[in-house]
Amino acid sequence: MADLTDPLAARREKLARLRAAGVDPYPPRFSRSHQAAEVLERFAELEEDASVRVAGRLQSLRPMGKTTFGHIEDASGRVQIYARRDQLGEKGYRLLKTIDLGDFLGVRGSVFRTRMGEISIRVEELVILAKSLRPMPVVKERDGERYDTFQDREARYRQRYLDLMLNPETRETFRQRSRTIAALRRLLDARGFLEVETPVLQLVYGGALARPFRTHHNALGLDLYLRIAEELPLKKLIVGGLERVYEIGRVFRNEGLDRHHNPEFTMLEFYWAYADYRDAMDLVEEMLRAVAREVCGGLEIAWGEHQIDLEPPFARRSMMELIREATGEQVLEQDAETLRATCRRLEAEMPPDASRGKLIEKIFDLAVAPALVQPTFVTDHPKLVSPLAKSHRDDPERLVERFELFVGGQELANAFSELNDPEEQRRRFEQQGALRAAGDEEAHPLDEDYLMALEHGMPPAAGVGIGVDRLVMLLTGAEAIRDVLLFPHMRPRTRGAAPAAPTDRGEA
RNA sequence: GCGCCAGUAGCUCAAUUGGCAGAGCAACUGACUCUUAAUCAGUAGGUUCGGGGUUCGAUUCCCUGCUGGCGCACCA
Repeated sequence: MADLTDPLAARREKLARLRAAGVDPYPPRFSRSHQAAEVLERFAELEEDASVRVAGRLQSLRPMGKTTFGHIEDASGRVQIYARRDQLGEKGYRLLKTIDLGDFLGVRGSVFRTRMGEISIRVEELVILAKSLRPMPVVKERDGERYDTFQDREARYRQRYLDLMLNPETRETFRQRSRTIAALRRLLDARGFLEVETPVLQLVYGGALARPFRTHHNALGLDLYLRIAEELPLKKLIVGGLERVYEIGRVFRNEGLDRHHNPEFTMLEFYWAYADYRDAMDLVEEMLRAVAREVCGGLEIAWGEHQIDLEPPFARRSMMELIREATGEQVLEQDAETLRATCRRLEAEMPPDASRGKLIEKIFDLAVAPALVQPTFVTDHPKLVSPLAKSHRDDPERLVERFELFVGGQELANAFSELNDPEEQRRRFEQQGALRAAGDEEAHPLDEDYLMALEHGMPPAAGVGIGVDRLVMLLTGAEAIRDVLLFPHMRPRTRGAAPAAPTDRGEA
């Protein structure tokens, strides 16, 4: 005899009882006439009407002898069910004894309002649609107040399905994420951009300054990299004449993880022939406006204690000017030693091989970026850290035509007038090679295949990359990237030496 | 990778100076035909994260490992 105080054993025993009674605990389908929310919304026309058929997960159960109340929940919401023995019959009512919280049920019955005023379904037929064998955490609710909520962060990330079934705000966050991406796609489509897909597995990675993941192709006996950006293949499409292309895809960077970083994340990149980085700023402003309207219903967004205003136009400030205002330093004129000293003053010890460009970026990150709460385009970066950007029309020796959009102290977008001079591109790659030789593991590798494409001629073009996860964080007020990723990267769970399946509540 | 903090029943959390490991919810049994954190009576449930040490005695003190959270560093 199974120990019935063990919830797992108790549920398996009920499952066996159902099967013994000839009930299929996992029937193939159930046809619904209404969603839960519809029953509530259309109560006036449904009341005491024929029958509605609703299905969902059982979220609460209150048996009271010959009467039982409960709530079933579907994607639209939850509705109360009311079962009576005299209505269901002896046999039908006994089925309730084999039901647990978390089971999927289908009910048929009439809609009415209880004495306490809650719109409910008087159950005339009850069907088990899927027996649940593990107890889910129980969240109770009264007068809108929720008790014993499921808040353990680790469990929420590792078992997102529990988070989704128990926390409505989690469901809302991911709906907002989906709406954000849909809105971006709609806007680009409307502007004549073509959505494309480019390879994730690459022989030479590129398009950003970052360390890659490595993988291996067995049949070809070939080591490959997972892409760190979408950039280079997309620009080959510009060479090919597609003129306006974009990709929303996963990129992979082999770096540490924290509140703002996951090893794989979603990047939107678009490339726009015959436009420059200033045109791109206009379009990015419009994209943020469209997305904020769609997802937040307005252009004012709460961000911690601040209100962020996404009404265009955004501030456009040169990086060097911002650094000068914050530190008094004319960094563009200074040598590496002076820059390193400034870093030290800002409490960052930089590696001895760090280039001037990296040092300037660091100074910016420490002294300027955190204060950029309202949307700000930071423009005109040092050439050394921007190997794919076109030299600046006003200062071609030292600067490039580039912007990064900062909102809430975070970088949301990175863009430039694309470098389309193949000879200069080769020299920039070679310069990166020198940085790499000096120990910079993030320096951009030389890509002959890309250079060949450029030699065929690429029209002037603007290119933009937007960190979709961070955009969603901004729009949803999430403070960690994990809160906007359905399945954030987690260390594997191990028990002792042997790798084990993820632990689950109720596991012996 | 470094620093700080945490890990006790399925869940949320207690446990005095180092002295019998507890409560609520969930589970199980019973009562209850308009309840809603249903209520009432009862039952069961523990490798106190793993390993080692100190001690007559360790949830508690020490060492070590694992996992997580937060911060720093790197990156977007």
